[in-house]
Amino acid sequence: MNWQSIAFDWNQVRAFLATAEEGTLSGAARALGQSQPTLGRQVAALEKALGVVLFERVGRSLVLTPVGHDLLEHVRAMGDAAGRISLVASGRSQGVDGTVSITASDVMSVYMLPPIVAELREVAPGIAIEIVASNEIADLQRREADIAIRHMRPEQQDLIARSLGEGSAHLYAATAYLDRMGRPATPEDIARHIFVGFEQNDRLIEGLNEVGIPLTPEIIRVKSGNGVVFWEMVRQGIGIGVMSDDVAALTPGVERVLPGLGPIRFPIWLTAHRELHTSRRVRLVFDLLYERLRAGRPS
Amino acid sequence: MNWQSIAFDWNQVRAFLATAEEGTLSGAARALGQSQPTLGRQVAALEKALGVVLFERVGRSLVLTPVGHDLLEHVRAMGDAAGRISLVASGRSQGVDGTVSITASDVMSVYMLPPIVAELREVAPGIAIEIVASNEIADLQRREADIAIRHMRPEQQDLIARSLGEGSAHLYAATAYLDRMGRPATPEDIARHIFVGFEQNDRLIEGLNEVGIPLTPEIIRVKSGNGVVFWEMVRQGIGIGVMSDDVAALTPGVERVLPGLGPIRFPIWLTAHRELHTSRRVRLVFDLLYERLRAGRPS
DNA sequence: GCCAATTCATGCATTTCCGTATAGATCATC
DNA sequence: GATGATCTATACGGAAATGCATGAATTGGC
Repeated sequence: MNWQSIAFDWNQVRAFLATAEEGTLSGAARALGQSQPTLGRQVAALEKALGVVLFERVGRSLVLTPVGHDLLEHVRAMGDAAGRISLVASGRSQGVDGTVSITASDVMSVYMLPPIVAELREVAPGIAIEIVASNEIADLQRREADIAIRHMRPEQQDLIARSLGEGSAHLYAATAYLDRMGRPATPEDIARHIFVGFEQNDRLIEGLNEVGIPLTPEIIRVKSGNGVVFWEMVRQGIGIGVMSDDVAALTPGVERVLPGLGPIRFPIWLTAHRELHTSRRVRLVFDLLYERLRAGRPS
Repeated sequence: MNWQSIAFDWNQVRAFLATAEEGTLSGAARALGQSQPTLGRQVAALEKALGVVLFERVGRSLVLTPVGHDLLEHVRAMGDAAGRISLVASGRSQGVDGTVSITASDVMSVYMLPPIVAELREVAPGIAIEIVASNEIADLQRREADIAIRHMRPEQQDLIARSLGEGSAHLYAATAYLDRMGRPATPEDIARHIFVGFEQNDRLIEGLNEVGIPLTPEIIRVKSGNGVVFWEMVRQGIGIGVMSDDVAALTPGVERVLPGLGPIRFPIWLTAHRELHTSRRVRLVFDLLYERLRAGRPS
């Protein structure tokens, strides 16, 4: 290992990373919980230490130089590694052992959570995870779960809620079904198709009406209260159904119906007890869920 | 970006990295050019900040805990990223522009240097590279090249020489040749095979004799002073030849003859002027050559 | 079993770095 | 064009980290 080459101040790299990501020294200072003069000095010192100019001081804001842009890639890698260090250390830290229960819809439990749980198992082997897969909204107050993933903002004031942005859904059907029954070209064509329903998707039907699909609950001939069963019926070509794009993207053999139709948007919220939020164990799971479910989603 | 999670002291991570790699705090201090108490305090502070125990203090040395071992992987990634930052910054730094000439054997110039030169072009676009591919030993004193890759330690005292460890060579032949002529099972079988010679490989013949192959210069019927021509003849099945394992590994269609036979070892040295070693431009190329040619090689 | 060589831990003086306060500069808005 | 908001750069006092010197403990060799 060439120790001489990495003998510069690594904290100055973090200062550069935050400044480049946030756009301003002041913003970086707010993000890192430091002062603006400190960040400015650290970035200047890094420029001096590396012998390159990272930012062009134009007006009141900073613009990355080409060199700064090329360096940013590796600086991000350094920051990512720092994040993993923090994550693994948190998971192995003393006193996090115990059980964390997560409640989510059956669909999300089946299609979205497993890889996150796998990562959690690696990061924090001492934490046991219980998944409560249910479409009933569990009562966090009564400790039916520690963390809930819901599609509405909780009303109770003593719950901590953090928005995961908005999910999007479209109409989907199996390619085999569409090959057989024809692909609807206009919203009106939908009426002569078979719809697979999900018991609690009144709100989704409202959403469909909003985006211009004249759908009534009566048109649904096949339905299930279990979202996985519902989706399996769609996948096997029984009819058209509404599904979140995230899950649909994971399912081969299905395609969008009326792709031009605007998406049905729904909020996603991560919820936990306020007091539990001070538990390092729950905090760790909460933060990881936030990071992984937020990925690639507008916040 | 979750700035809170990377708000710990990154320099303490470097202290941990150096300590884990070097094995002792004192060694890490020597490597980083800091004092042993500083390193000790930084590692202790990192343990406190992350809430994990990294080292078990047993006797006078430190042993990684399981947590420390798992973290080391990500810490290394952070260090690698830091190294790349340093490398790219050095390459783009002011005042490195100019030409650096490297002399090496034709074989090494053709088979080993191109990818390194490609990386150098990316890292330091301002540096022009000249490769002097020759099996004559260039005279660095007379500025025939800035950096030389040689297979012997230079005698002159005013040259900076750095060992790249030992290379290894074996007998190789094209698979097609061996299919046709049969695979020798003992060193004695060699005598009835066709040998392709390299003009300046008297030392290699000595090496072959040392490892038990009764070879005399007379047995060589086909030879060339150009190493690339020599190797191409071997590759096309004309006969058996001696080649460095590094180059042979890059050549499909050739295989080792008498695989059990111990390797022929030869030293590899990187050489530059002492005064040129203070030039940042030459220094950069020298260090990159060292790192890349040393990779996977015993130092 | 003793001695020499290393290694890690601790006190103390000094240097360096950080945060607060403030000035200077720039952009948006009316 | 004036004003307010926001950003960067600089001065200064205080806090924190660093290096040196030293002590305690362990290992290896004779």
